[in-house]
Amino acid sequence: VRYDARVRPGDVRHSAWPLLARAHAALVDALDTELQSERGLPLAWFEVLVVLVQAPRGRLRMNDLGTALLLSKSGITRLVDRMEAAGLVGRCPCSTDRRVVFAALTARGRATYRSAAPVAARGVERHLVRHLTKAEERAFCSALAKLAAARERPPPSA
Amino acid sequence: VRYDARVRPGDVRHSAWPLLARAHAALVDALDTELQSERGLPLAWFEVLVVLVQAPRGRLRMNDLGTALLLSKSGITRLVDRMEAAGLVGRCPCSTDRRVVFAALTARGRATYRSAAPVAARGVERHLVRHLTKAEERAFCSALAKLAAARERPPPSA
DNA sequence: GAAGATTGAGACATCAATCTTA
DNA sequence: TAAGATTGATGTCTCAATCTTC
Repeated sequence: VRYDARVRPGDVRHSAWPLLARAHAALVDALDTELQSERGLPLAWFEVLVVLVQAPRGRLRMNDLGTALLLSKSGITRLVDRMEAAGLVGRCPCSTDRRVVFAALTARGRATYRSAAPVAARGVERHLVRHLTKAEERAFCSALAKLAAARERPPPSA
Repeated sequence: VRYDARVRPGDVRHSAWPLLARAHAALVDALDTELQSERGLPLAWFEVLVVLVQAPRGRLRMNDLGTALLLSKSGITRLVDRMEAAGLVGRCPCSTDRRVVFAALTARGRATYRSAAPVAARGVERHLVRHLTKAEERAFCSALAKLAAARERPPPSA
């Protein structure tokens, strides 16, 4: 992802894609390393905690959790398996639809979130926000939002 | 990676990180899907071809190739294994340092690159460039470059 | 039949250890 | 001893198939 040297003479535009890949990798690497070393928490686990903390009763259907985290159904099943084994989340049946399983924060999960959140916030500040001016940040977020939204297509009438 | 609802009342800044994650995922997904379906080529393979095409004699040391692609040593070994089995690259010994192995483009690798490059360029245009104005694009690339560079450790003059 | 969740099999990445050469 | 590359063991993701419930 480093063919940013010269894609073609006079084609500066397409350097955006390799840059995006490198910037993303740099952020993931930095955040995961800091969360792991300071709290023993993988970034993926932290992201689950963040989503659940913000959900209505600290719980979410497996399916919705997977969607929020950009994971497949089996992917979220296994991630919750591991976090359940670690005592950070639990599984609860749904009273109105017995096909549904909720992933729910445990007390320990909440405590872990509170402990890790400042580390993550500091990392975002250090490795992302700090490098941009206010104006850059606005433009940056605006551009990212467009790209992220572009893929959220109306699924073909399904 | 979707805790962009509200990280905290009055903290809009940190929405940049989840947006970056989603935008990156959207791009990777779109490019990989198009390259796979139209050329039967995984995005990771295409990236190897891009790097090699731009390298001096169409070849690069395994180590440098891995660095360019943000892969570990074992990661690049195995990726080249698969591409070698598919006939897209070959391995050549280095005449001056017998520890070194070069990964080199084959004729078929070059042909595959020429066939896939327009598909990739079109994808970048469609899924990235098209969504941004010139001004946005400049700001976007400038911001990304700063973030990507921030993690680039001082390469020990090697 | 379709939706939600899980399971089994396979693909691909990493770490640590190993082998060869400098 | 260190550098370059590979191998073995292991972890996590995906797809396809399955089970249960709507």
